Amino acid sequence: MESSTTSGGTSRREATRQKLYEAAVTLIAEQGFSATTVDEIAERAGVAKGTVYYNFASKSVLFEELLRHGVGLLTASLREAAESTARGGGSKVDALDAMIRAGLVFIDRYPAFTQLYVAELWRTNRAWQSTLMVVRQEAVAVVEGVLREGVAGGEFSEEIDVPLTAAALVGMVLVAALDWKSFQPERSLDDVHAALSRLLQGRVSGRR
Amino acid sequence: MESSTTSGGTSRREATRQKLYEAAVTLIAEQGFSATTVDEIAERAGVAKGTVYYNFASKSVLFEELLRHGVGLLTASLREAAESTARGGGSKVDALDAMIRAGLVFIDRYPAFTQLYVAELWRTNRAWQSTLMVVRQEAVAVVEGVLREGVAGGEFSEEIDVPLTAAALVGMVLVAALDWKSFQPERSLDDVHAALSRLLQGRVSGRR
DNA sequence: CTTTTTGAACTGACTGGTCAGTGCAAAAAC
DNA sequence: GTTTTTGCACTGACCAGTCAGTTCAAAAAG
Repeated sequence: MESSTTSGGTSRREATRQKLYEAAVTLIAEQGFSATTVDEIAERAGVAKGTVYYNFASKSVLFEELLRHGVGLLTASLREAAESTARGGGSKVDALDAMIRAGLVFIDRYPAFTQLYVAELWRTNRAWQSTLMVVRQEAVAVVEGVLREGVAGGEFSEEIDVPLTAAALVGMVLVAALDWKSFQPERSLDDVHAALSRLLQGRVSGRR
Repeated sequence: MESSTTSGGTSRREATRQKLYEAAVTLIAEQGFSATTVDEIAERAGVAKGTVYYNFASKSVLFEELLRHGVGLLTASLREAAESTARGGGSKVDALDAMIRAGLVFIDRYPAFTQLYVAELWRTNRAWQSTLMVVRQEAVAVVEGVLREGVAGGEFSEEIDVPLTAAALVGMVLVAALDWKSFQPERSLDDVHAALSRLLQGRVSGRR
């Protein structure tokens, strides 16, 4: 009998892994990797501890695969946003704006993953450091790409520092969104998006 | 023997506490709170384990006081930056710019503390949650204050969302600076500051 | 004499990881 | 069509190691 569950995951095994991801992501976001026990993850996922080790080689491996899984979703979403404005013949600012929205949508849907990711990104000497770097670069590269195209097309100043500006834009969205979810969760996404758009387009200090 | 070190600390006890702060901040930044052992902290600080517990009630308390200590330095620095431009009769954009620089200087000097702070800020259900919130608000309030004054004085649009814009600005500096220290540490502070200034003043998408 | 530090031994709770065994649905055998 | 076998997915008690925190006598510092 084929399990009639939702997303792509077919086998029973895949469903279990998904449950483990979901359990792990919230617990680790709240408490951090080291403070989260495998027993907790298993309990929250509703499986036995042995099942965790049947599906993942170790606690670290579970975490690494979770990172890959999550950032994969984000990267795909950013690319989609950038491309859809390109198809419509929009400017690069429009593309950036669409990516800001995509970032907000992602954080809105997966706040725990975002928390966890930010908390680990700048650590050093950790086992999954290289994984983290790879996935980070995949995501930031999308933003950098749009900036470079904008410079090439004359839309952006040639003086801008592409990697640094990309990092700053990502940071702007990241921190604003985390603050939104943490401290003003009642606000709408459109609202937050509008505020960030304004900042992006320099309409903060501009008079009219 | 009086240690001829820098900051205010007078008594012998204070010097020991300072050593413990310094040891703890780097270790926790690298590994996280839970993964860092008290034995490690004592060893790195060059004191006996008993000394840690003579000076701090617990590992958590040591960490909380470390947080207060660190953010206190940052807040003072931000306030100083904002006030010094105000004395010179500068605009509010100048004040923001000076605060961006102050933030960069702080992160340049205490990168480990910044890492650790970011890693903990959006967590939930942790013992030091309230401490974290208090010190966060102290720092962000300085930025918000400048934005409000700018709106009141007609320099900034009345449409801006003060808390959210403040968070976004902080995020911009934070992430750009952490990326700088992590991935391009050879760049100069002035360089990074210039790139962020440009972004702040909307001279990215602006043609000229 | 008082304050602070030392250092090593100890405890008790907790944790990552293991492994022999269970359940069960589909395939194979008859 | 009934019985037997297979092997994947899962279970949960168990183990060996780790760590925060305690204790305390004695030494160093002032």
